Amino acid sequence: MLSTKYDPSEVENKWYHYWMENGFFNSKPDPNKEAYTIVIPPPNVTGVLHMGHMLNNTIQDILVRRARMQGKEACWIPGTDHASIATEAKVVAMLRERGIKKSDLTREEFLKYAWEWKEKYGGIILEQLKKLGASCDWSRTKFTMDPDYYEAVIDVFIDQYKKGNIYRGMRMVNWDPVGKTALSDDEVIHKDVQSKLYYIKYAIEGSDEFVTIATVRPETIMADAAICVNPNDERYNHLKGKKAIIPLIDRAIPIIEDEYVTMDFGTGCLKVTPAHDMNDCELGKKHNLEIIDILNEDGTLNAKAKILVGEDRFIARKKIAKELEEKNYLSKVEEYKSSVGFSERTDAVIEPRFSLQWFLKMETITKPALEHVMNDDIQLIPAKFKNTYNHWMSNVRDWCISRQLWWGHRIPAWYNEDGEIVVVKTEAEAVQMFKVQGSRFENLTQDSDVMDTWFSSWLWPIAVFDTSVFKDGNKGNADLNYYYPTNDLVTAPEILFFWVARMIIAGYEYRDAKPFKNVYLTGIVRDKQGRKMSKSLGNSPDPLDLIKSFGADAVRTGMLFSSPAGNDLLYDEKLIEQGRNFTNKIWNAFRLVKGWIVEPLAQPEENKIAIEWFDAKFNQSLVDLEDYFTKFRMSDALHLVYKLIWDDFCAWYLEMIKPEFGKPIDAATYAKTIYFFEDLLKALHPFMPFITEELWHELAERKEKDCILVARWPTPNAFDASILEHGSFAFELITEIRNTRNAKGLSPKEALKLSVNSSDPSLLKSFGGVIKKLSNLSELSFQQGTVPNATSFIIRSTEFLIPMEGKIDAAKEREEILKDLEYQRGFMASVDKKLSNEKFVAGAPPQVIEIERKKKADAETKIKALEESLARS
RNA sequence: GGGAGCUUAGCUCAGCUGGUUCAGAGCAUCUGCCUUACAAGCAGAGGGUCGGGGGUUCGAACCCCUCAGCUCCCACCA
Repeated sequence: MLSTKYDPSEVENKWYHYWMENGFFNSKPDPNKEAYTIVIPPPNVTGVLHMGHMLNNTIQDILVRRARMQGKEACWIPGTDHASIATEAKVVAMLRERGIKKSDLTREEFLKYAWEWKEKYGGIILEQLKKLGASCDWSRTKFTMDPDYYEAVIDVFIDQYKKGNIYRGMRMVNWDPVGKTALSDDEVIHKDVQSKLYYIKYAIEGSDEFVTIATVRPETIMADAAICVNPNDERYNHLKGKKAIIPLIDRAIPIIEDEYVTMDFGTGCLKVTPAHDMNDCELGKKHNLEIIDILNEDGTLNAKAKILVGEDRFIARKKIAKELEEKNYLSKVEEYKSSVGFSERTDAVIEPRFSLQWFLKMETITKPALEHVMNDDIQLIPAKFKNTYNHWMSNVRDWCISRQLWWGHRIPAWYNEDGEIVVVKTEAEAVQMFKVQGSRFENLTQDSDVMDTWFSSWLWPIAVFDTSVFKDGNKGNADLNYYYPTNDLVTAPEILFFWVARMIIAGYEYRDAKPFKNVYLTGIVRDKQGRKMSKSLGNSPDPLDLIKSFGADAVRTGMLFSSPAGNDLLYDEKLIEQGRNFTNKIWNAFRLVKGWIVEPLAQPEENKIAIEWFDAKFNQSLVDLEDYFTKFRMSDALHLVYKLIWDDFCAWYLEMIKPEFGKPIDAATYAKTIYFFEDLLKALHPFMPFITEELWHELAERKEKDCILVARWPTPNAFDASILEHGSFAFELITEIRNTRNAKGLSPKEALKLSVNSSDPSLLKSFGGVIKKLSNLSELSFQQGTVPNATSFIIRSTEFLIPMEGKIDAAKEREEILKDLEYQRGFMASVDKKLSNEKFVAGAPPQVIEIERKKKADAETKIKALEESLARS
């Protein structure tokens, strides 16, 4: 005896193994089939699965499974990203716990630890994806630091260098004092922070006057190179050309003029600190000011600061403020809200820092990438992201690609003792190059920096297939030519610029073709209160726990019940429960059908009509389903299948054909029902792969390898839409009868008689039997005129009467009729008003007027019927 | 500071080019049912001036203006 509850745990393991053993997920180029390809957004190699991954990968799996069933050569490439800064930070933390400091290790020693860590934890996230049911081609799993991938990244660096797109230079960069590395602009997150604006007095050299500036960073006054005022600011005419003395360290700096200074902000005087502020740096360049860098790479003050050497910048800020106050240099302090940059990875406050870095010129390389998104060669879903993309691509600055880290692709630049540079792959080649140039070639050193993570992952859609294609003249292997461009990319909008845009750039640069056709941007998974899920808040459930208690099918559908593209998803366990309940519903529908005794009986009329109706319903739904899929409306697609199964199949169809307890069902109906069930399972398979596979095998004997995941995707057939119309009329009637029962407190077990106030028995088409069965009628008759002691209702201009024979309160009944009558008369008046409006009749299209006329006619019928029943009550 | 978007039932959201798919879905709520597929269920029901105000139109959730609130992205005003 099968349990009334569906238990996913065994089923899910069983089928995932079966699929794997039979190589169903593996793909190879097949010229007779259309390729359908998705590359996974490679998760951080040390990451663990979170709810965002769940959503994201569920959507990818749905797309891939559907394509596979459509007979396409479906290929979903999995893999992981080395995530240089994030992983390095984790390894450093791990070492610290073991009492090892990174600074005590050589690069080689550190990398050995890092690789050990990667080998140990690097596969976890992929194993977790398997629990979700992800149908990736695991034989193609790729890692951005696989030896061949590593080499590809180096090749690209060298290639871009040769093309003159990569250069090295002293620039202001975003410095992460915790990660001790430069960051790209995109890795900096600006947040509004409540801080203080300090008004500091600088003495004017050779006078007892002072000039007051406002700053949020008093700890940088020791790095000041000038005071700047606006040349148009007459308040400061007397100061122009003079010098000011920096308090506490008594260094004199010039007072310069520049229109950059806003006169009405602060005091109209600006301290210029070229080493520690992006704008000041520009100003410094313009006015040829000295750059005095008073900070160490970890954010502590260095010897050039002269005072508070070794103190952290934020402690120094407080101490200096205090000292300024004590010595009377601080005129006031205001509360001030300012925007502060934070490191995306370490959350440290970013320090603008002047340093030597490698850059990739973005101006020309981004052109095709912008153009092909704007003209929809590549589609962003939802399309609103086009604007954002356009804005970013049109204003992008050169990309700082060097990082002062060890974990990553090391920059292939070699320096000789004279500081000359060559960019080649190996030291041997470097020696050769220097020799050819006639330069010194002894004691070469390699640049110690690695590249930005995104400088490797931007090659992902190409490099997962072919890592040698970045070398000159290589046309690409068979895989690359077959699978590229890939079809859909599913990822979070957060990395639209980090990653998506750059893949597009690389695609045109190295393949002269887009990397994918569609980019589906999922929302962010948040908790019920709308807060982002995070470890520190502890509001993120462990996806594996959810899978364990609800099953992967339930979690997948739960995630998808409410997740429109581009909108955030407010996670609620209720949704997962709903998914679980759905699996249970399907399971019980299966139990019902499975329990039937089948005999070669004559097919009852109501079964015939039920089959005809469901067939039409199913085909109509498939049309809509296709439409949803092409528009990437995944939630809608799921809802449609959900309702098709729950409401149309279970609540209507199965109830229509269900034999009385213990009685057999006719073989023809049974066969057709199994067929419907199979089709429904197919349509559901991409969403719920496991239960559908299980029931596929339970519904019928299957040959070896006859699995639903490779079954033919159902396509809509022609159908007679009129039956749906008749069906919905019948269902409306059934609902109304049940409602009447409910309202009058009659038991469902008590059979009722229904009289249709019409002489036309074809009114209900062939649904008569169905109506009797589903609303428990002992009699269904057609006769014009009244029925004594009956309660009545009107559906689509026809009156239906149920004799009550004293079962109900006549006075109450009368009251209800009066109420209804009043409403109908009001309604009629409003329609009348509309129809007598000449402008409406003249302006509105004929079909709209026709509708209004029909409304009026219906209302008239109803009023008449109501009046009649009032008269006889 | 610039840009994008949102505001529809208690909650989460659908509503494509203004008029029959126009006020919807799911969840929650209420009522009645342990009816031999399923109480993780069945059968019903209630609930919204479509953020406020104004306008265009015969007709507005939808178009325009305006006000308010929220969210996100981008941006170096100390």
